[in-house]
Amino acid sequence: MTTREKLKRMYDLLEAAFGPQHWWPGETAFEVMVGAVLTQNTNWKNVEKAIGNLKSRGLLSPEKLHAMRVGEVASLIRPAGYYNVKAKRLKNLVDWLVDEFGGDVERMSAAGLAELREKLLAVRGVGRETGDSILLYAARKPTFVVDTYTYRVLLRHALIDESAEYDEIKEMFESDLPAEVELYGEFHALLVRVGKTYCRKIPRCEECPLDVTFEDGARPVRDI
DNA sequence: GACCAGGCACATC
DNA sequence: GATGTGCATGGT
Repeated sequence: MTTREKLKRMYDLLEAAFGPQHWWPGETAFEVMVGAVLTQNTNWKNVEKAIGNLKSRGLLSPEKLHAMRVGEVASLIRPAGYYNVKAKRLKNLVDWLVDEFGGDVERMSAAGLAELREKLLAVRGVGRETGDSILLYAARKPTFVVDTYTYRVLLRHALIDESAEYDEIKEMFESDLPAEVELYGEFHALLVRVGKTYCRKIPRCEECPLDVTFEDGARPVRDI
């Protein structure tokens, strides 16, 4: 089986097992951007609480956040953890959005993928995963998102080795799949879903819908 | 009480 | 370029 065939098979099995994931959770593209920063190394449930704090006070907008002090933001996003760091990162992102695009996510999304990615990654606090999440799920650009779950699932199925890096993994998906926003978004969401549930400990891994996918694929030899 | 969760920047070598 | 460290809450 080629890598391309394995990825296709993986997608088909995940889709059959779990169905549409309706990602990214969030009512607006701006909320997606905020969530992308707040979920860094953090459980999504905690992020929901933090976003809820902003939303219930009517502060979940570029204009409102732009006008707030970092300290105020920090106190509201506490449940998301790393709140001092994330308050700065969120402000950096919002200030950038206001400066570059007048706080208009639609205008931001009109920019070209390569150019926009470069600009996003220049914002302090926006790394590759956060940037790609914003590009894919907020700006609707066909760019693949790699996260710890992606890494784990691929490692489990011997599509990468332990030393594989972000860009290498991203490139693997993008060179083997058609550049479609819906496909990329759904695939990534499904990888998170399966990774969360089955991919951590060997006993669960063996119940995974992907476990029998590849005749030449590695069975797990240890916990990740 | 330990471990984990949809990273990132920065220091140091 | 590779490796180590700080950041923090809330659920299991």
